[in-house]
Amino acid sequence: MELSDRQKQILRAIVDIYVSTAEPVGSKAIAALPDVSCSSATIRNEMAELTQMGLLEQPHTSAGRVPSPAGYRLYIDELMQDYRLSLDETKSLNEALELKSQEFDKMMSQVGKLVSKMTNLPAYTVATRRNEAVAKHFDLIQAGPGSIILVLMLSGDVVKNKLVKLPVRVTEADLKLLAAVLNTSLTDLTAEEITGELLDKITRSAGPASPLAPLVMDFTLECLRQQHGDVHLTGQMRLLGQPEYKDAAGKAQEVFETLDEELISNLPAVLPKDGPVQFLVGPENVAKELKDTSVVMMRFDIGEGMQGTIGVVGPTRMDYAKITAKLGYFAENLGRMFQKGGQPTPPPALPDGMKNEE
Amino acid sequence: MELSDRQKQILRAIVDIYVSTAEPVGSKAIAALPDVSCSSATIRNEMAELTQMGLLEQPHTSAGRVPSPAGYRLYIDELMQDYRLSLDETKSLNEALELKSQEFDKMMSQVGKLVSKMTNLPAYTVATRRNEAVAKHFDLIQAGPGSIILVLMLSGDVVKNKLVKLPVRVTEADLKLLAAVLNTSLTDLTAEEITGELLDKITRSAGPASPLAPLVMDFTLECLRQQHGDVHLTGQMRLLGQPEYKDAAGKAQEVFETLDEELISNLPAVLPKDGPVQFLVGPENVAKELKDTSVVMMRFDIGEGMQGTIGVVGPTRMDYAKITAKLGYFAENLGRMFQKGGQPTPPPALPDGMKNEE
DNA sequence: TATTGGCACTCAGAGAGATGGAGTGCTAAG
DNA sequence: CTTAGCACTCCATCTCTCTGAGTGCCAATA
Repeated sequence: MELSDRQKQILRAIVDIYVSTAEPVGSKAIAALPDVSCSSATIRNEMAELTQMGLLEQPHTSAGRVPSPAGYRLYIDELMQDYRLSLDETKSLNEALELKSQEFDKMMSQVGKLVSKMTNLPAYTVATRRNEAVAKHFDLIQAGPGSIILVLMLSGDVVKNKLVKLPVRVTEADLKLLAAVLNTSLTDLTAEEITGELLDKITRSAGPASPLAPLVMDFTLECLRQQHGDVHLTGQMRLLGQPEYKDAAGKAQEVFETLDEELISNLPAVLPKDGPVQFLVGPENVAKELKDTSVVMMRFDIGEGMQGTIGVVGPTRMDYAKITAKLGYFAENLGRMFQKGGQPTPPPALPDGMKNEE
Repeated sequence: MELSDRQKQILRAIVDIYVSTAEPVGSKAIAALPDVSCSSATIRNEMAELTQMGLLEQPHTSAGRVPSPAGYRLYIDELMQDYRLSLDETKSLNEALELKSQEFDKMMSQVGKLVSKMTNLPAYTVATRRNEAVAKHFDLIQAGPGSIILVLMLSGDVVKNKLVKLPVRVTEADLKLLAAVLNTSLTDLTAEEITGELLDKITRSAGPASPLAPLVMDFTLECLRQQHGDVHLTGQMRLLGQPEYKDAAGKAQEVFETLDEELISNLPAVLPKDGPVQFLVGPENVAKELKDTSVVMMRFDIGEGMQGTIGVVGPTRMDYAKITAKLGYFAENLGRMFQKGGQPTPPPALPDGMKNEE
């Protein structure tokens, strides 16, 4: 069953209005729109039909209409008009994008904070591998008597480190030897290619520092097997700003908790399946606690076999168009950002008249 | 003006009851307590007096009494009885304490999550330096053409890393040279001791990789100047479980936001000034939005010139005794945890029959 | 046949009393 | 100094009513 143009127009208008007011939309409000040329009675007829089709809902008999999940879905897939960011908006997005250069993980969490702030909704970020991870470089640093810091660089410019305490004394030279062995025999291997025999071999040739070897390998395997980095969820409290949670702290808490759990335990669900952007509308969500909650997910590029995902979480009644536009802007520019190694666009001033050659 | 023993007993009882019920406490409820041997009328007289002293408050004429901030303060300073953790509680605390070994920062944030979970309240953690920071080790790793990873180890076993992208080509050997120069001339120096001349000297002797030097030094200075690590705040939503926020999402959001801001902008305020534990009761708080919010802060030990702080945030009506007990337990055991380099108490099973020598 | 104005009907939400009960302060007796 | 008794206060809850926004339907219209 196809929708008439007018029905589409009405559905779109209802979503648009409801999204910004959070109040059921009446026929009069639609009729009053400048580009609608029929009377409220006609609208009422059309609305009745749309309701029958399951695209609209009525909170109660004498209330206006509210989009149903199916209505939102149709809106997103077919009716949504590209939201054009205003000059002010791009300006503040640009300002926000001046990430302070930092460690990879911190950048990711900062991106989340940023997105959350700019959309005024909770947001999360995850980094995922696009292909099998391999170790790129090992480093062992003496941190104190019996304590060693292992620095591990993986493909995708991810750096992990771990403090290892050992009751065995090792010298700088021992560590250097072990590091060299690791760097020659353990780099550029995927998790599967790292076998027990290999470990044996390394342990044998590692000299006095060999007790370290199994610890290092364990950690390495653990890191290699991680398909994605931590999920950084921030700005949960912004959900409370939404009218649907005005006086339902209990419900909000439930949503928060489910969100937290879902994000860590059900990671694949928070990654867009296909295409750069994906929408999860209300009941399409995994957990039933999130049935009134929607998620907009967008991919962005981080160099070297890594891929980032930004997600924005909000009530099903959320401004999909605007949020998509903002996320799109982020996605476009974050890639560039990460490529540049997180250096702010205007290079930082250097002390004492040093010049930063470009 | 001194309180009589009975007055102390009454005040203590009121705090204890109010803390667990969140309802104003009436004279009858006190009189009904097993270890109270006078009638409700007597209690009423005493309560009137305590109210006049400013230790109790009355929400309205015909309501029971509620402790005033001053009342809480007195309770905390003099009346609070040590809460003894039950066997069940210590058991679950012990289970929780099995931190997965990880990077320092992640451990800190995990500790926060843990405390938040065990107290069912928002919690934060910060690591602070006890003395001037110095760099301990520099490492430069080629990550790709024109991109280098700088790994910096500071005193206190803190490891920082940064991805640097440079339009200048440098070889492995160049990096090794620069790293060597940095390691000889820049380690064990405090931020003040790193001068412009030193930078000049390093740049001159650094060979082809010298353009990197100012970037490295900038980053180093930045790290050295950080008196404390990031503040990890988690479990904000748990505040919503408290009856005071049952239907006041707006207020909760305000508290959240202020909390967030306060924690990052007003760091000294979140660190205990003296003694291992400190309480910030309601109006003693910095921001007026937090006037109904209290904080319990506790120090704990992390080796090597670093010191951790755990804070628990809750409504002024919170179970100070219980929370102090739990925090105390954490503080005691976390020190041990960190000393051991974050290795779980039962050493992890090693693959292929490898033995972990103790 | 599609659209429109008109009209009766519905129902959530706000406001106004009315009611009950928990708790107080005070007084007078023990 | 303590206690029982009593009048009083005031919040919380409930019910009731009223209002107005919005609908659905019908008959008139183009």
